Amino acid sequence: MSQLSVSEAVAATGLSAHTLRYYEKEMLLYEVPRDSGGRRYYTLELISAIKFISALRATGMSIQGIKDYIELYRRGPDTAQQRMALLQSHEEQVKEQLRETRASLDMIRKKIALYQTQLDATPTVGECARGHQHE
Amino acid sequence: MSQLSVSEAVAATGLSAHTLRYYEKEMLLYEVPRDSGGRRYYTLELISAIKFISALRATGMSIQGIKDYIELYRRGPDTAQQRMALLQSHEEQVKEQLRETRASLDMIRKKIALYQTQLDATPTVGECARGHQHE
DNA sequence: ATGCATGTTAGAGTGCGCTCTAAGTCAAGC
DNA sequence: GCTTGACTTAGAGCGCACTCTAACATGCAT
Repeated sequence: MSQLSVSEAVAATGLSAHTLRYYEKEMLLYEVPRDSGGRRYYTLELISAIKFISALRATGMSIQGIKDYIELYRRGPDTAQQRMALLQSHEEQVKEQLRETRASLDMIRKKIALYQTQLDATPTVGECARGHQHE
Repeated sequence: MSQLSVSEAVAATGLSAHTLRYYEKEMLLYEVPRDSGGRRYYTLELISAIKFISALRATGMSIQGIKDYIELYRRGPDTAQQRMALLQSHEEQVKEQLRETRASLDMIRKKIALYQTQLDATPTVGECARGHQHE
């Protein structure tokens, strides 16, 4: 139970087996252990690493960015400072991206509100047959 | 001033001239007028349409999704209801995506906090003698 | 008239992040 | 032994949204 097969890892992480292999090939995961038959299995440490990587992806960090972070990891504990700085910098970018998304969402909501007042003004189909054309 | 050249439209919208042409080819923009020499110019209506399209893109709507919306527009005022429904559905998706991003960001923040306590607990050699400098 | 910036076109190319294919291996159950 | 299903590999393919190329046209300033 502390070692998951591929299909269990798929269930646990929400990623596909293809994607897990792809991440491994891209050096996002290293030292993924194998059983006697050469099949991968995933330790709980690996599973949490994968979940963290998914969080980085979900917030828009590129594969290359994650690769850089993992590479620092691989280099040992001396790089903790740099890893933290990398995450903090990413956090700022995500916050900025959230601001942008909210601003764009506001614009969309205004459009929706416009439709609502418009549709209120034209309650029945037959009535105002003429003329709303506009942007 | 109510008709912008390509380069002015680029400045006004933040998109590249390439992207403006691409959007036009993809039917996101229609009836872009031309001057006597065959050069495009952009009316203010067009500019606001482009800005709205950018807001949809910035919130993750696909080109195809925007195309569907624009196609409803092109079909006339009877489609207002459907257009609003489309935008509302998109709004829900964006809200969900914002939730996901915030959840992932929380995870990243926890990792950052972990680094902070770790680095506090193992100060580097040089830091021991003198005081900590933090920001 | 010449040079240069700014525009035009069709179509090819790019980068990203997967996603799939094909052929093969292995272990378990019938 | 045979089948099934979960796995393995290298490498090809895909969808998206641009992004760029090359060759050409136009309009303005010197």
